[in-house]
Amino acid sequence: MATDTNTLQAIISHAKEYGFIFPSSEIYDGLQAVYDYGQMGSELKKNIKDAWWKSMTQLQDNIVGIDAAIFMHPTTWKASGHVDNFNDPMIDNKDSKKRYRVDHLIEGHAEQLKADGKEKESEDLLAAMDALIAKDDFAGLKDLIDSNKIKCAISGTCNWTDIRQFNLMFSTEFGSTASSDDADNKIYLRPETAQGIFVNFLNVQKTGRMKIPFGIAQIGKAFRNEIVARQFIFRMREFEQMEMQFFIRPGTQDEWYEFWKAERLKWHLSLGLPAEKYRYHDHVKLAHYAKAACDIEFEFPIGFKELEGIHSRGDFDLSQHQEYSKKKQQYFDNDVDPATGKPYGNYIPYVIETSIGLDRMFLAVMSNAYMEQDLSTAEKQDSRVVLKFPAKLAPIKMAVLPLTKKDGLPEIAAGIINSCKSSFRCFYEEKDSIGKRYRRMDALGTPFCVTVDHQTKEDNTVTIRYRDSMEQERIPIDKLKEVVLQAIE
RNA sequence: GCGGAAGUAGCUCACCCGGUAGAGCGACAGCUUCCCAAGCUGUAGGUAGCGAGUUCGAGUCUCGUCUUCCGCUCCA
Repeated sequence: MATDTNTLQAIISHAKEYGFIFPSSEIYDGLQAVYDYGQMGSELKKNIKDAWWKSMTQLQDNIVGIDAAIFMHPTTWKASGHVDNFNDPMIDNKDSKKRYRVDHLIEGHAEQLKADGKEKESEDLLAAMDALIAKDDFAGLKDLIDSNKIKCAISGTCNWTDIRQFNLMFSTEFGSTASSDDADNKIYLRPETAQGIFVNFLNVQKTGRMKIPFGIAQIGKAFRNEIVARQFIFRMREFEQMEMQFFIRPGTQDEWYEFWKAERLKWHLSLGLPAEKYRYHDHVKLAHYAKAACDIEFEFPIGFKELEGIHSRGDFDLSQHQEYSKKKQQYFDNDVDPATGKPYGNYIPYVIETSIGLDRMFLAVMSNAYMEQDLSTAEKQDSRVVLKFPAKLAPIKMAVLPLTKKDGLPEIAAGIINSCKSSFRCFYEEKDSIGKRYRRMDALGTPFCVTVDHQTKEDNTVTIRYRDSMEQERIPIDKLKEVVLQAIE
């Protein structure tokens, strides 16, 4: 029996062997926690994206999409809280190997001083710390720790490393010439796509004449330095999010929060993923922007892990942007409030966010689809690896296989492909025995294999073989497109 | 970041006490094949992660370095 870890290992190997996912820059020994999607993976990923986009925009009456730039004005990240909340200086004790956030370490010591009745010293210490943190003076902070003889609670020693900063966000140079002041040119790669939606809230609302409640959806890359970058594409430095911010009237947040919680789970189940692999996980400890938050967790080979988050963000983001930009982020609501008989008037909308990691969704689909099957009979040992993707998501929808590569069979197969390839992705293969070709298609997750044989020449019928059951039936060539299209609808 | 393990062909691995690299699968080109992998022939593919040391000689021993995996730690 394979352990969970082995299963993830098997999926990683399979993903590489069949062109789904390659480690980034592999010929240079790779780049930690960065991966490339290959010829099969990019198709699967695109199909997941399309399914999400369609369900969140086209099938909704009041949600539109945008595609905001990855680069954003630096003040965006001050407003969002990313600059202050996720740039914590850290320090390690060399003896206990324990890592601390510097502010936590000093605050702990200050509390101790206070408990010992040395209130003045405690306050001085905190004031000194705040001043140094504000200046990013790490050497000064280190001196502060040393001069106060702050000890590690575990080792009891003062044997500290230098202070290092944990940078959540990647920064880069903006503009083609160096400035005399580097800070002027520093710009971040967005750590989440949500802010691209918030800063465009009024643009979309006004130009699209959107009425609350309405949503803005976006798919795009985001970048984060991870402290522990492992677990394959579950945690990557460059990743892709599919987010939707739903703008609502204050006071209605609870019902909309529940609505989107339910609605998003429905989407997952509509793709044919099993309900027992899903569960909700409500957050007890909330992030700085959240009023309520839950995760939709999926049972990956590494256990139940966050796949999607539903957050009730209140008016935090728009209020912050209003404050930092000095531009009103308000909506005028003409609807009549039954309680007062007057319009609701001007307000900053509340927001419910749904945010799913595209790469995590990819891994969820992949790990759910991956199966090693034992097909042995009394006479013969046999097995296959099959990816049971929902047909809608499969990279290749239909393979067309001439039983032999002569007698005009390849020509008939080519004709079938030509008539179908504008509707869905087809694949042609004439090499090797038919059984081998079926198994290769199983390994890629192709739901339908069509085989052209000699009978085809007589009556224009082919066999269609179903991936999951491995059963086949004979149908007319001109029914093929319909069968496949129906399955991927 | 710490501890442990491992890096040889696309993949899985072999090479016993150091003597200038091999198998299976896979790939490719043919042959065969009328429906579920492992039939036949042939071909390609490796300066053994990288660097240094010991040695007449290093995939094999030593050190360093990089990468990966496992555990711990950290984490929005």
